[in-house]
Amino acid sequence: MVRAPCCEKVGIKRGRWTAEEDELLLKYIQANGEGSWRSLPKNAGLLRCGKSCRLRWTNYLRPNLKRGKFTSEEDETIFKLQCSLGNRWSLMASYLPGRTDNEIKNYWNSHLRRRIYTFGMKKKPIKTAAEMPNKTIVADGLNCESLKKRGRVSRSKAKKYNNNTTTTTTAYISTLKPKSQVLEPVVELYALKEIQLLIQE
DNA sequence: AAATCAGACAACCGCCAGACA
DNA sequence: ATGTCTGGCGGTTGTCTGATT
Repeated sequence: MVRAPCCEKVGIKRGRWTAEEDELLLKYIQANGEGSWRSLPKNAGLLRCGKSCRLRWTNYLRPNLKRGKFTSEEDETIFKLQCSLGNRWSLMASYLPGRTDNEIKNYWNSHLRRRIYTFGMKKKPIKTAAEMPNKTIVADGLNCESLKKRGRVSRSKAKKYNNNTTTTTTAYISTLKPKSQVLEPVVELYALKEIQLLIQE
């Protein structure tokens, strides 16, 4: 079965949203409410795909969204949720009021995963420069010189590493000071939800 | 000063599941 | 029971900005 595309690709504007487009979308939803994303662009006078409108609304225009830097408590919550839930961003977002799944996902990929990654690197036995013929320090099969350069984890290496971060994430969390017990009830609540779903099935 | 590169984040894509006709 | 539509999700890519060489 061939799926129909969510919208016609021709004549559809892509890329960054302008303030005018935001205003059109905002006004339309305020007047008509959410939903019917497929027909919304036409009705709102937008040359956008319905999916694009929904994403823009849920991630940036929706009221009560918390913008700005993540707090250390949010960091800790994300670490722990990632450890227990994996990459279930939307579920994680439900535990972080005002944050969207996209925001959490981006934050994890660009900030937190890197922190764990460098933590993991520190835990590995590192050969000294003298032991290496080309004076390149190697740990975990990766070339540290590239990291030392500006501390970046390349997308491909990070992706490779991300496949096996749970153990390192757990180890990293254990180093965090127990400044809050915020997550225990959260994890318990999640476990309870899972059990309830199993019972319903 | 220009070129290059990494960081940050916005947006898109494909897939899936549920609702509905 | 089956096909189609729609919304939602996670992975990935695009793009802008600032730092570094």
